Amino acid sequence: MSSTKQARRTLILDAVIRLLASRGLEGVTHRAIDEAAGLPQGSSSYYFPKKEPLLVEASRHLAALLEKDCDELQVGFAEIASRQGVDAAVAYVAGEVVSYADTARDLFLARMELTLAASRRPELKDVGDLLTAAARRPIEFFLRLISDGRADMPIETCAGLIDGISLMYATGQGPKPTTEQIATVFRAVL
Amino acid sequence: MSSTKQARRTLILDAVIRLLASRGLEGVTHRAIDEAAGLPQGSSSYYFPKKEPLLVEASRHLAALLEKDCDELQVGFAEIASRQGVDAAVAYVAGEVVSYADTARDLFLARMELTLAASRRPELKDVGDLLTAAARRPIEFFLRLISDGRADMPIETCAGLIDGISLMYATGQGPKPTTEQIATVFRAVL
DNA sequence: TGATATTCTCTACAGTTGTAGAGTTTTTTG
DNA sequence: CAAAAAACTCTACAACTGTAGAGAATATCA
Repeated sequence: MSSTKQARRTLILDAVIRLLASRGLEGVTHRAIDEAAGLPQGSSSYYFPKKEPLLVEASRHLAALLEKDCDELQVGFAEIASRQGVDAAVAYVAGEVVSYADTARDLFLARMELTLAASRRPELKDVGDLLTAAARRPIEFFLRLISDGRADMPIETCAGLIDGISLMYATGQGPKPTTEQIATVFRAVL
Repeated sequence: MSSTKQARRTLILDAVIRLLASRGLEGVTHRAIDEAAGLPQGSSSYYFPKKEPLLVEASRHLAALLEKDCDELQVGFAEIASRQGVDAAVAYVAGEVVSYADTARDLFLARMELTLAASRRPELKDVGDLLTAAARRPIEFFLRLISDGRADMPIETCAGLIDGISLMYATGQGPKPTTEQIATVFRAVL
């Protein structure tokens, strides 16, 4: 596949994610995608003729973006740890994890939309699992940092907590999550 | 308004909630509602000619159902408290709150759909707030029970935790919430 | 370069949607 | 019981959807 072709596919999948966040699943139409991506009408229909595979690819793309952010988080941790010490680095990770629904609002809301859609459509089940796994990675990383090698980390509880307060914040139904808020809970469950 | 008219409106709004849970916002169409409600084609169009007011009314109806369940929860608490003591009654409330996404799956998922929709559509903002308030009532009640009159209850944290793990469970992305799981966190934040 | 293959854009179409209102049935009223 | 009103059901229609494929533009290659 040529690089320009790949670039256009990425433009389209990015547009799908923006649309999922701004207009929900019902706002994701081929014509809306073309407009949001700044491409001629028919482009998204050409690259993704059927809608279901388009949503599958968009989910994979979103999962890859989440994984990438997690990789960068871990690199950032290593850099800060070497320069300012482990405590500062742990605080950095905590801050990033807690504010992710803010700094990556579209990715977070698109994941919520796709997770809900995946629970209804069997053909999206697999990519739904993929999204959850990708979203839990940074939380698992953070838990590993502060758990001193414990094996029974309550990842479900911590991930649920962060998803829940993030969702309420992202939908305007709750205050911005803080590290202090999370720290209490994380310390308690470890 | 006659009682049969009110009964049909309720049939329709109940059908909307079921459709929101089973097919999402995009699955809520006038024709689908008529079928789900077991009414002749055109019924939902007659009672709710425009879709936006229909969603507003469905949100109000859902909020009322949540409030009703909360009332019953409080009645149940009082009954158990008088018969088996306060500890048993508190345990009962904890169990009900934690398993609500299971026992009232449709109500929970419909609220998630509507909360997401409300964050995108200004005309749904108010009913979105209404839904959040109704959903938080039982949690606030439970917190009051176990907080010994403290004023600074972390309702946001606890509500976020329950919404988050409930959402992951309801979408098949996490295990069933347990009272033990929640108890640790609640004790910690109080 | 000229021909051929590829890549893309545009148009068309059947199905579905929200919505309006015509037509029918039921209820109320005199 | 007849007539008027109300309640309801059905049909129609413009707008929008997913999708297919015709047509144009671009790239590849002899």
